[in-house]
Amino acid sequence: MTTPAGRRVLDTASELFYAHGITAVGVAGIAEAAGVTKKTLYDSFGSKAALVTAYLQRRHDRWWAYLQERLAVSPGVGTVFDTYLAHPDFSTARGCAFQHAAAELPPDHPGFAVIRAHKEAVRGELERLTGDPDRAEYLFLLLEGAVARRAFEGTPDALERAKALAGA
Amino acid sequence: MTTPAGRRVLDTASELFYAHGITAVGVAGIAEAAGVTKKTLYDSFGSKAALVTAYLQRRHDRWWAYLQERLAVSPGVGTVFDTYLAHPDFSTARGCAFQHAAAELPPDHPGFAVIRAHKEAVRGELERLTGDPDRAEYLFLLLEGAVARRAFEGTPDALERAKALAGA
DNA sequence: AGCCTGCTTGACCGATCGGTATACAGTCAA
DNA sequence: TTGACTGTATACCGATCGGTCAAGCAGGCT
Repeated sequence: MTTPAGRRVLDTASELFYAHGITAVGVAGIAEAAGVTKKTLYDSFGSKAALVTAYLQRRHDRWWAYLQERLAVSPGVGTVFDTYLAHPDFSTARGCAFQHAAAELPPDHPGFAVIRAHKEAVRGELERLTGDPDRAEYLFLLLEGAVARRAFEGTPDALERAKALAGA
Repeated sequence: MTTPAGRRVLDTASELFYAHGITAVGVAGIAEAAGVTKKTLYDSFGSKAALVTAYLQRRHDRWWAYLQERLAVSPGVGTVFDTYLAHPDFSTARGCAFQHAAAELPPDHPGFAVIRAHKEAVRGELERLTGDPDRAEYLFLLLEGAVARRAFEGTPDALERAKALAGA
């Protein structure tokens, strides 16, 4: 999975999964777009489910690292909202990859645990930042709502507005 | 589409689409589960995209009618939150069908317009109830967030909490 | 009668699904 | 030099995808 070809597969799969959905994207298409054989894909990941899980896990890891980076510079709830807008590594124009994945994957899919862990991590971070579980819950709902809007709205306005509300 | 067989198709498709996702459910499976031939399905709806659109449209129509019914009895923002919990006609245990559909469908899918219209209708209703666009926006984000949580959480607690927050 | 509609059975289309198999070439370390 | 590792190409597996087609049968309409 750490071989060059494996990395290319994961990069390509990540783009395609996010852009078109997980079920709609086939392994053959991923392999072809990555310039790799299906054999190599299966040597690296073993199954589509494992590839999907790796996609979600890495997406969380990268986003989380970026969040911590930004929080170190300017700690505060607003930074969490901003990070959803500013992540340079991948587009968020279609909304939250984890919300989308939760819509597609059955609850027993190995990737579903990654989704739950990601959301709980974000909520936990808000709790850590505010020191108030109730307020964290409130901010989390606001954040989820704003991110959900991005899925059917073209503009990130909702996130800006949510951030403003979070300040109040 | 108003024939008995057509209705059975739409009923069955609605259950399957909501339970397993749109892309993951095939027309052959729908037809079989409805006790109907693929021919009949295509005579009634013409294409899978049209069937998906009909599914979303009817889901909106029914939910909307139910919401208006309940608002007539007890007008207020809290009723909108409750209606997400109480709709008897279909399960909401997996979260919002429209959020899920938005995750799966390409933006140019005919069903996508139904999604946008539904969400805008809900937001508009909140605006009508509050008479305050900013507060409506805030409540809508809270509602979307709470409903999104249902997709990866087993319990409807988030909706209860969101309703409590909406009162404050 | 005759015809139209609603629905059936069942076969068929090309394409794609996730996944496996065989065979071969290059690179690197022991 | 001999492997093990990483990768290629290609063909294959059974199943399913969305969609179409030919033929036939029931019941209600005029």
